[in-house]
Amino acid sequence: MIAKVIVDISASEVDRVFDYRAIDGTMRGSRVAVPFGRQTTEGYVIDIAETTDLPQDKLKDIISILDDRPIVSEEFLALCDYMTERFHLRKIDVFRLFLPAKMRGGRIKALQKIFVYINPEYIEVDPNLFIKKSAHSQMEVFEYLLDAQSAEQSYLNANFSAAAVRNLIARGVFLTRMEDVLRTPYKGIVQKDNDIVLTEEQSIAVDTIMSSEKPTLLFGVTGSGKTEVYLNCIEQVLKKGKTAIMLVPEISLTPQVMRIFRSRFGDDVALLHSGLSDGERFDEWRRLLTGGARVAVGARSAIFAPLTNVGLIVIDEEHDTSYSSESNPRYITRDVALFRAAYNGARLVMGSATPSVESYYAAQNGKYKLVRLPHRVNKREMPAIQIINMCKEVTYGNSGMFSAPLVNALEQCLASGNQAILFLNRRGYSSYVMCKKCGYVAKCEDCDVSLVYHKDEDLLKCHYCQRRYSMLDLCPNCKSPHIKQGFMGTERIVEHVQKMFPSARVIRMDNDTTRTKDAHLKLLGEFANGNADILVGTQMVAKGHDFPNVTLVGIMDADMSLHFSDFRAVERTFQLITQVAGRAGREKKQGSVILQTYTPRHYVYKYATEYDYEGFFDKEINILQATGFPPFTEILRILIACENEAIALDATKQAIDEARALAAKHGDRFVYLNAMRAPKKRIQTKHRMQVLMRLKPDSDDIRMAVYKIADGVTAAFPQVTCFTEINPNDLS
DNA sequence: AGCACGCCGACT
DNA sequence: GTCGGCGTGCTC
Repeated sequence: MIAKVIVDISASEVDRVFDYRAIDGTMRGSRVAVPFGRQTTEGYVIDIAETTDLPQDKLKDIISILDDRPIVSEEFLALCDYMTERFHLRKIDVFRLFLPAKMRGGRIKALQKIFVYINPEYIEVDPNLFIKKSAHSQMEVFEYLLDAQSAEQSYLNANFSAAAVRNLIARGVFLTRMEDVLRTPYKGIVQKDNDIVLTEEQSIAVDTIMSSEKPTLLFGVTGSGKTEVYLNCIEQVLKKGKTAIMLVPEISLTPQVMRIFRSRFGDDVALLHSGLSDGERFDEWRRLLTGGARVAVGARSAIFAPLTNVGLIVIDEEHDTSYSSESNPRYITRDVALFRAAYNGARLVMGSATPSVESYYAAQNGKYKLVRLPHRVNKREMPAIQIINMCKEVTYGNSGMFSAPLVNALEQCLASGNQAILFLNRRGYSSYVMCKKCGYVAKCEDCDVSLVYHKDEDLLKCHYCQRRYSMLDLCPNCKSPHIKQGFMGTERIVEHVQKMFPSARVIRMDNDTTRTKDAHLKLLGEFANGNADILVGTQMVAKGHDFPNVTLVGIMDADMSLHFSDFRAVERTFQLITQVAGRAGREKKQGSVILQTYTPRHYVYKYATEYDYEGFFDKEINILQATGFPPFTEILRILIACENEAIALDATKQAIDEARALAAKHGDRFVYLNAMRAPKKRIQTKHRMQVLMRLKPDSDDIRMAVYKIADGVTAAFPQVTCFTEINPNDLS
């Protein structure tokens, strides 16, 4: 028998089938060790065949099978085919998504511990016959074990006399055996039965989701109890003996969320998130694989939970950008979810208070079933949003960052003992350093992006390659000393707040203060506990926690996300405002929101202040249609990067020439086609070029042809990295 | 990706 | 003379 194997080497040259002689027990989906060139590699058996075209002298034997069962299910073999075709990925990169990273190369295994138990021959016998009267320690541990039946040896050693344990084992009174131990996080949280009665709206939502053949879009305002709907659906699915996957944005995987799931589903839930140790991750994964847990809760990658018989997939906060991966194997989580739901005949529900325009459009067209939760459970109104025109505002001090209404509101908020959140869009001290005289902007020599000034280290840093530069005293271009830092950053906001309100306790939360693993949860936790009055932060303050004492939210620079060169910028801004606003006045207290902007008449603010999603959607969808952006087109990008600029240009030339030929054949379905430098012209010394296309919907054939073009570039120019993206979130 | 084979510069 | 630079070619 011949095994068709994909070897575990991520390079396009070897991402193809290699034939090996199967050994006993080789199956589709087995993970195997195979000889490859002069080395030994891991690989995945994707098929078993009778014959091979390969001459016998080249055919080698599989060395061994690595797990006690095929690790890739039939569903995942099919999913691999789907993903490689849909997203133009290497098979091996897709397989790597399917199992915990540290499992490859045998770097992580089941944790085994020594368990001690009493030799049955000694159980019915009077212990005084084999334990001397003087050996109190031995008797103590013997009696303990008589009661406990078995225990970890390390536990006995720690709590009793290790010498006594050793002696009893040596004499055969105690026996030992090795057992797998699960490294399960949050073990302390126990399951309790909290039967929450659903509102009528909620139970209608549950019924609709569970009976809909189509995916459901659950459009529920902030605080409408979407989570309770999900929990109920999952319970129903479990009762039918099926399994469930629930995806949430990584940032909202807070201890509270995890506690909710643990307390509802106990050991039946496996939690997958970035905070787990490799061991915990592996064990949680294995519990899903072996049926020890039937509910997988986690961020994007949890869509690959090794469950069979999936009955429900939930994508919470479906508009969140973290669902499309923007590096390495680029895939769209929703598409994977659709595949798995179809394969398993499972229900799929996507929930949001601010659905992506794309999803809402699909719901309008009947592709998705739409369910609404228009009312908040606590019946509270959403906070009023006040728009401040910063152009007209008298600014305070020389900062120009705080409008008078915001300062007044802060003052009042602090005086009444409440908390405030100041929200802004970026990280670092200022986004760039500019010469006021000649307009020179400091850029990274390797990456051609603006450098960011970090005040604490007095350094300029490149956020793309970590390269550091010393701060400029004089403009290198015109020798002027008038160097100005650009936009405000969290640090400067904090500085000014401290100046204005010296007694206020301020927490700063951005990428710099949350570098370490749980830092952001810690900071949020401190704020929630009332250990600070003002929280200053970027996007990450918008999600996750509930802060009952927050009555004021200040959006410092609402425009920032509006002016990104991204067709979804306006949509993002709407979502952001709605989300941050939802942080104000969560419980008993009414909240208010102050939004500072230099473009107060932009339509997004009109709809956002009225919490009018539908109005916003109608406006936005018309614009997208008129301008030819998704969902009315599919954006396709080929990105070409190479150290050698000339080669990058040649490769791009080949790509655009072939794309033009393709467009000539299918002109009616090409809305746009052009080649250019990528917005970030260089990253880590590589010159970056791109071919951008916009295709009419249902152009799968053209997409495939474009993928072929990219393959051609890879083959013809081995020095270049070339990859493709569908509807990229971030064109950079 | 590795790891070899293979053809040109400065060292004992 | 040879040690070693990294260019291209292959791996079932």
